[in-house]
Amino acid sequence: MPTHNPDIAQALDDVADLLELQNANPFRVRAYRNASRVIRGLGTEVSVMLQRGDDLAELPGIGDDLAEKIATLAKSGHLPLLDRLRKDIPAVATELLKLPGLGPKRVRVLCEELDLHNVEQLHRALLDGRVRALPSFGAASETKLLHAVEARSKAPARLKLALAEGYVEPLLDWLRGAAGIDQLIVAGSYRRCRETVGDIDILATAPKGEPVVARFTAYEEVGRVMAAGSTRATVALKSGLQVDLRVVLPESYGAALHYFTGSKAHNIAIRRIGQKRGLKINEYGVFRGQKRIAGRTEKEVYGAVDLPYIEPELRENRGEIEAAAAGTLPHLIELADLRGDLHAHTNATDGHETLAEMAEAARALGLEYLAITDHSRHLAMTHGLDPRRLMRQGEAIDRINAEKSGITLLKGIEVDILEDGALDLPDEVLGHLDFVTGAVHSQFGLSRAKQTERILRALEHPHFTVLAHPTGRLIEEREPYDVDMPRIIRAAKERGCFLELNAHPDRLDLTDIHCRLAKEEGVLLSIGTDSHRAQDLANLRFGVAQARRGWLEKNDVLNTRSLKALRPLLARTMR
DNA sequence: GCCGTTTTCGGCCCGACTGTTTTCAGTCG
Repeated sequence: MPTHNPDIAQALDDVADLLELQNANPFRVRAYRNASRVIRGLGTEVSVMLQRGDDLAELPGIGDDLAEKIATLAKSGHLPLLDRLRKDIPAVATELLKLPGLGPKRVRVLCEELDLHNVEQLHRALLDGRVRALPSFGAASETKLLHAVEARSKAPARLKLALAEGYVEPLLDWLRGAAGIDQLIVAGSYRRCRETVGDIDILATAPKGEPVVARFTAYEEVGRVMAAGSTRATVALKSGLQVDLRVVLPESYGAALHYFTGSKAHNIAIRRIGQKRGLKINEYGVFRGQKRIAGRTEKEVYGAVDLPYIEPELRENRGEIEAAAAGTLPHLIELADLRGDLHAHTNATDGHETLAEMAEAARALGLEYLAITDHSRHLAMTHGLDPRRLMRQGEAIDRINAEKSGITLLKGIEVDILEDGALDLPDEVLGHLDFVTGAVHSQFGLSRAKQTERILRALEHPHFTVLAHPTGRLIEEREPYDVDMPRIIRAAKERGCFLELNAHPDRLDLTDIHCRLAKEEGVLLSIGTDSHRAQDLANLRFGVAQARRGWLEKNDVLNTRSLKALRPLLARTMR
């Protein structure tokens, strides 16, 4: 059975960890990490690429050796090198590597000197004072490690972007009170709008760093100061969220923002380009010898290596640098491009507001249209609609539309895709709607083959328009169900259907990678909020952020169309 | 392990902070 890309990427990462513990050449370690990132970012399964005869060694950073290892992994799920490393290196070493403050060198010292087999044994050794006696360890290391070991089980997972906002805004307000502070911005994965963030990176400009660092560490939500120097500091908030602060002079703002926004892989690639041109790029600027030639803005930094500005959401070293050099960067979609929302619920099922209230909220946001897509009867726990209630809802929509209040409601349904791929309402009922979005809400555990067939059959239905939350995942809570997404994307293209990019911050389903694949295949995406309350309509911005990470432009998104242009697109499948 | 407009060998991004091995290695981002 072929192995899927995330598993291949994980195996490569495991090799990198273990090689690191063996004190291998750091550049060899990097090659494995880089390969892992590249495989994770592929839209196509490696097994499919192999079947059609693609040469993996043409992928960036992957040479003949890694190509062969990746092919072995794809075909067999195993890698002899990995098996060998696992035999030679105790499993506890990999676990210790994850503790903050421990790198490969000190993990080796611990394992060899203390004969550790699990983290509990380290805990006891710390309490007995045996660790502080080891070379390269001392009293301070003991304290930090004790904290790390005891906190490891309750360490917060990565935080969803929307939740991170709640911590960031008050902290920024507090920092604005620091003496001499000028610019203040959040960089890192937060600025790149990744769906989750591991920590928060804040950049400030000021003539002197010390007062800003002092203000930062004095914030009332700070639980622990992990490091504090004259220009940077790291704290853990009481919630466990880690926050890094960096302070630079105003003339370095652009260089520092670029450096601090990442991703690391993007930065390394940019610096290498600079290096080839005899430039040194660091967080203070772009330098030729001692002379600073750029750095006040990010645009200057890119300009120094003859590239146009690259939007933060693209900075993952997944081809954006090559596209920038070739002048083919996408013109990314913006929130203002959206004209409507094609996924919303009302209190007829599990929403909280009436039709009229949802219509008014959408109008207030400046939307031209809103599709009402309540659940169908199979989803009994939501009081899903049967044909009679759906028809009554349609009449109510007609009455609201007749008022011509500036918003048009579309008659839709989020119809359940049943286990065999049939839809939960009769054809003649679906045929009376403006729009049918279908979704899987049950039997998440079907095999990949069955789940894929189920959805493909639903797409074949003559009234099917949009596949809602295509993988069913809940970020950090529920894995996506196992489906062959490239196949579904191709089927949507053949059938004239659309896929949803569900904008709910718990879902963001599709992923950036699948968005990009859909774009390449020519399938339009519908950014839908799946609103269950009026306030959820504002989640459109999270969908747009994800769309931008997926390289989507205005024309790649269905609901950037005016109502007039939208209707024929929806009608195309309503035959 | 990868890669090539100085190179098929010899490089590989760059700097801050910490603790401890009193001059810098380890770790992190």
